[in-house]
Amino acid sequence: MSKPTESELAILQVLWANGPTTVRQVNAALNAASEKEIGYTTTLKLMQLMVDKSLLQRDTSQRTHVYTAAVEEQSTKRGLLNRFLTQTFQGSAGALVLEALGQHRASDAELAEIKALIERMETEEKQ
Amino acid sequence: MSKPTESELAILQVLWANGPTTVRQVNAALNAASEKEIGYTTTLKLMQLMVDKSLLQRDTSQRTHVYTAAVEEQSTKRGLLNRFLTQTFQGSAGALVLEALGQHRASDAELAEIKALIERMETEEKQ
DNA sequence: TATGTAATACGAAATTTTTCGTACAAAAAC
DNA sequence: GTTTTTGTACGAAAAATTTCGTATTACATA
Repeated sequence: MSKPTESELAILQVLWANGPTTVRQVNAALNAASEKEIGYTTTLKLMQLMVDKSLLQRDTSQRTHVYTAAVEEQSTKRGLLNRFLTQTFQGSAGALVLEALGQHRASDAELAEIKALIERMETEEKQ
Repeated sequence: MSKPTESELAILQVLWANGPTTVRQVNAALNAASEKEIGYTTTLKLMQLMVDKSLLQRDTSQRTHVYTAAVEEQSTKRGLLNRFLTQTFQGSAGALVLEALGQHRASDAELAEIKALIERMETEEKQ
């Protein structure tokens, strides 16, 4: 379905994290995150295109429009993950997971959750 | 360092899997994998560009050139994973792993390996 | 040897994505 | 009430990526 580009994803992340907001605020958030200054009208144009693509919705009742993510965070990320998994790890989730955990630290809570998930999967398999 | 594009990655995957080979064979492999026919000269041009970028090396001693991946499989995938992790899961390996395992089945051996890795990490942490 | 086949080189078009300038309108500040 | 600031609209340039057509050369084979 919807596969946002890199810039579009960056905008979605701001909206998912902060809820509905304005172009000005999204632009500020993007510039806070990266060293490369990105112009206001660039962000504006992108967000307008995203409305056309139905990635965002907007409220134009006020002069300053308020934008909202129109795609769900989890399903969008899941879609991107599936694509990445196919392209990069040829669909092998195990390989991806090993690589990710080997490289990056996860919280104790997450590790416990992952272990529980694995144990559940192992149990199911036996049946 | 080197961040291959989507098409470039597809070519690298063929070379990593099959070892050094010709444009003709890479093109055939790409077309075998996807429904969308991709022209021979398209693949040729891409591979020539990849040589310029040092993603590939080639042996031109014969008329039919033989290409080899010039970047290592694991480190390249790791780099792509890091970028993806940052962009999509804001660096949270735990979130990515949970999503990946929740969606996709991994082999018993991989699951065991992952569990072992987690246990090792938990032990280290206690120190 | 002549003719068809298969290979590379490479410019350039096509596509996709990102960026910005300019025009114009509304609101705020002076 | 004028000027400055702040907002949207939108065309179009710029940049990155992908695709292909054509020229040319090497090789095979009839």
